[in-house]
Formats: sequence, structure tokens, C-alpha cells
Amino acid sequence: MIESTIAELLSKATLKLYGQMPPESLIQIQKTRPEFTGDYTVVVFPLLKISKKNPEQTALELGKYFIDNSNEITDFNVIKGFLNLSVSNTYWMEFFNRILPDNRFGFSESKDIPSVVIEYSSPNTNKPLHLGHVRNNLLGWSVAAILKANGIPVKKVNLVNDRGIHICKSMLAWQKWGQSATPETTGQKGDKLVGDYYVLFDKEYKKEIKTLVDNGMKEDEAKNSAPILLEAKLMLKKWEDGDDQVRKLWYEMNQWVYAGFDITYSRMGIDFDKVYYESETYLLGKALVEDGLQKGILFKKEDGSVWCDLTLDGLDEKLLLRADGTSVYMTQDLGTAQLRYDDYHPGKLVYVVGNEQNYHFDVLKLVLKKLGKEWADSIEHLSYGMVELPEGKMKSREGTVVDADDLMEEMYQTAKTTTEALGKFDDFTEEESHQLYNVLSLGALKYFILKVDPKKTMTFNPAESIDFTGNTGPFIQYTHARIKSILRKADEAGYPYLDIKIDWNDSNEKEKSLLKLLHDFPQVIQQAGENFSPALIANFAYEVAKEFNQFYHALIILKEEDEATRTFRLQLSFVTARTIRQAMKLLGAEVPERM
RNA sequence: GGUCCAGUAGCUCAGUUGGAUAGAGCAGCAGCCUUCUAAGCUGCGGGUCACAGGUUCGAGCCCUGUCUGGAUCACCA
Repeated sequence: MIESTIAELLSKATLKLYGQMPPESLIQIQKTRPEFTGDYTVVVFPLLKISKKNPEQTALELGKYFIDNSNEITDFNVIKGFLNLSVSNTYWMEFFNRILPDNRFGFSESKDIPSVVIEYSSPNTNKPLHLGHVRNNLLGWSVAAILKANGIPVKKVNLVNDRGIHICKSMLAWQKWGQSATPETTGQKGDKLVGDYYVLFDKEYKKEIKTLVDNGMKEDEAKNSAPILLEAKLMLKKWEDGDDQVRKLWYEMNQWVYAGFDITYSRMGIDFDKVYYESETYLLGKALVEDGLQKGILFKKEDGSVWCDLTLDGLDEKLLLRADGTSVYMTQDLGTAQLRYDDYHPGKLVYVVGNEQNYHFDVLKLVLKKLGKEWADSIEHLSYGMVELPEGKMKSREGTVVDADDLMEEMYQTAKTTTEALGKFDDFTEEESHQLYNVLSLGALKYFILKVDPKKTMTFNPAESIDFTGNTGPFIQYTHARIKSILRKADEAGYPYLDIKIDWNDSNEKEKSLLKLLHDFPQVIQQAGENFSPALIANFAYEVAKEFNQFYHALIILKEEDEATRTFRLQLSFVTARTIRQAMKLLGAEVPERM
């Protein structure tokens, strides 16, 4: 990397000129802004302490040193306290000839280190996946891909919250009003069917609360004593006691949901190395709690409920087992963490979970630590922001949830009408068109979601469908298809461009800025990995596409008469297309050959 | 009320961890298809970076306070 070369030279220069090596924090190297000449810029202000001279003087002295002592730096200029360095064409040429045949440019070799286990998706089995899950799934999948690109071994896991009061609610409502409806008899997707009964339960529950309140009960009390809720609670208890009938119904309804989820996952392109089920981990969690209780780390209240005291850590007391002995969310998460640790002994346990659960994960780590699990420190909560609608948070009960399947279907239709309106590809078969619409709609959706910094709350306006022009997935995909079209024509014309070394030293501005941008790819992948941020990849892909389109409009490629120049431009186009494809792949998005 | 997060153009978002005149897209206006894909390119207009102090050569970024919005502090998951 040229940056590190410059940094080293800078250290040597200050040592030679001013008798001191600067600490790393004082070395600031950045890319030169386009309005100035040069490729890289050294900020000299921090070095004045060492040089004890004014900025201009210091920069001049350093600049001279660079020229005299390096082959890579050919020129410099000083503006205010900024030392702009020009890197030799030889460096850029060698760099380009190196990456041209390197199909893994930007990717690291696999490292022999403990793997990272990354959990994402984590659906509840009482309702279908919605836009919030979409962000979760896309983030988790993409971060996993990015970590792999950094050479880190990754295990992708899903934890299905398949038990608990929520699924009992759906089961109960189905028992009462379902009339034995199944996905087969209704033709409805299983997760949708079960979700409908969850909504039904909630309606009835609200009704009962209202009745109780009308009869003079306080609202809080009513919420806890509505008959239908008591019935659901009873069902949960029966479930934990292993009641045959309850278990059978539970199993059947969950199977419906899984069949539905599988369709959604598969369409979205989301997969896992391993799926955990809460019903298989919560007992382990209970055992951990019992153990902690015996060791006196946890305590029992008079009613029999078990708690962890976190008040000394600035948090509250946390319930771990209810008075009736049933477990809560935290209980099973303790068990899952333990199980996962035993399965993989990972270097890191990453949880992709919304930021509304920040507190939960603080508590989880603390409780595990108290229970003596040193590896609790390797737990990292990849906390992402909510997806909101223009009018605020999505509420399933108010019907403002954006369903994942509906969203994908809508995007598909948009891709279809947009493509048809442009009137290209009459020669496409139905299958080819279908493929294209899929690639475009998912590319648009994935890019739209992943280009936003994961930590930030993002807004989605269902009324305005996701764009296909401007800073979008299809724009990037289009650029790829456009390049592929040129490369096909080059093949037809019999212009070879691979395996040829061009001795290029007279570069056009547009060529060079594109090349310099491609040069950044490895650092972008590295940074995206360190920050768990697909957004960095997305923004990079956009910049590359934009830069290429400017290059494309400014210069001719195929019809360029000078053979060397033409070949170089074809090579540059080729590397650009490859980089775009790989960057998009890290987001889980495909790129089409034609569009 | 406690804790945490956020506030950048009409809208949706960037801003390389403190550097040069704060950038894109959408929306609006004006141009460019007999050069290789116009899902593209070029130009114009649009900003008190919520507000007030502070730190320093330099602050959208760091610190303090204020305002606004959100999350959370559940025997829901």
C-alpha cells in the first residue's frame, strides 16, 4: 500500500531533518482533494511541534526529502499547511498490472483464527417477517460476507424464538376460531396464517380488557386478568410441562411457519450454517440459572421467582425465572449463548439485533460474567437502528407493517414495468426476464437498505417506491451491464485485453481517478469488516459506478484508434466491472450481464 | 424521572474517526442519444451542520449545557 510507504518515508524524513520520529497519531495522510494537484496529502500541522518551523517551511523540507529519497514520489506542492505528493505513473501502472489478473483483489487470504459466530434474523414464530427483519437479515448476511472477505472464518446462525407466550397466543386463537384451517386448506402461506391468529388474539384480548375496565377494574389489573391471557399463560405452562396435545399443536403450527419463512429467506437469498431453536436451549438456560442460584450468585424472592441483582452495576434487578418456574427471554438467551460457545469456541459472538435491545445485551453480558463465563467479553451486539415509516414506528396491530414478501413482490413489479417501459430486450425468454427482474428488484432493495449506516434509524416511505435511478442498486447494476456490453463487443471485434501488459505512462484524468478509486477497494473491505458496516461497501460501489460513467462519457473506448490506449481502457473497464460485481456480492446483490 | 442513541439541503442519506471552499441522489429548472446501453452524462438553484458556550493552528466530528425526536428501564420476545 502506497499510504504506508508514504507514512514510513515521513517518519524517516522527520528523523533525518528534525531528529525525532513522530508518533503515529501525528502522521496524517489523506487523498488529495481533486481541486489540487497530487495524489496523496500529508497534513503538516501536527508535525510543527517536532520541526519547530512554520508550516510552509516544514512542508517544503519534507517534500524535498520525499523526492530525493523515493522512486514513487515524483513531485510535490505546498498549499498552506498541506503537502501534496504526486505518485509516479510507474507505481500506478505496476499496481494495475498486478490487479488485472487478480480475481481476488481486495480479498484477504483465510486466516487461521477462531471463527466469528454471527446470529441474525431470530424470528418469532407467531408472525411473518416484515421490513425490520429484512434489514436484520440483509445486515447479518452482508456482514458475514464482509468478514469472510477479510479472511475471517464465519459461522452464520439463526435462533428461532419458537416457544413462549407469543406462540401460545396464536395457538389459542387458532384453537378457538381456526376451524382447523391449515395452509393446505386455505392456500395461505403458513407464517401468514399463524400471524393472522396472533392478530385475532390481540383483538379479543383488547376487547376483554375493555369489558373489565368498563366494569370498574383498573387497567393494569385488567391487562393481567383478562381470561384469554390467563388461558394463554396456562397453555405456556402446559407446554413447559410437556403436555402432549399442546406440544402437538405447537409443533404443527411451527412447521407451517417454517415453510413460510423458508420461502421468504430463499427469495431474499438469506441462508444459515446452523439454526438454533429456543425450545432446545431454554432448558440449558434454566440449568445455568439453577446453578447460579446454588452458588449464591442469584437470589430467590418469596414468591419463588429468581433474580439477578445488577444494582451495583448501575442497572436494575433482572428476572430470570418466573414465580411459576417458566423461563423468560433472558433465560433462554443465557442457554443459547452457552450452547453456541460450546459448539464453536468462537473468537467473537456477534448478535445482529435492533438497538431497542441494547439494555438486554448489557444485561446478558453482565449476568454471564457474574456466572463466571469469561467468554462473555467476546459477545458483541451489532445494534442497528429501526426502520420507520414516515408517520413513525411500524405497528403490527395497526396494520402499518410492511410485509417482507409483499415488499419483494412490489419491487419485482416495479422492476418489470420499468424494464418494459424502456423497451429493451424483446429477445429475452420469459425465464431470462424473470431472472432479470429478480436481480434488479433485490438489488434495489438490498442496496436501499444497506447503504444506510447500520446504527442509524432509517425511514422507509411505502408510498414512494424505491428508486431505480440515481444512488441506487439498479444504477450500479446498469453500469456493470454497460461495461459488459462493451467487453462483449471487444471480443466480437477481436480486441484482446487480458494477459497483456500495457506500458502506459500518459494517463488521462478520468482514467486515473477511476484507477485511484479502484485502488481503495482493499481498505474499504477492511474498514467495512472492522466497523461491521456494509454501508461502506455500498457507498464505494456507488462511487466506482459514478466514476466509470463519467469516464465512459468523457472518453471513447472501443473506437479509440491507438491500440495501447484502447487496450488499457478495456482493461480498466474490465477491472471496474469485476470490482462492482464483487462489491455488490458482498451486499448479497447480483449484477446482470445485460439490462 | 434514570440511562442510551440521534438531529447535516424541501425529502432520503454520505461525510475517510479533528483538516483545505460540507457532498450525493430524489424532487425543480436548463441542456446532451448517427461514440461504445439515456436505468446514463453536464449545468443551475437549494445549508446558521438543532441551539449556546468551550477545547486549538483548525470543529459537522471532541467536551459542557439547552431544545427536539426515538429507544429502554416488563413475571412480552
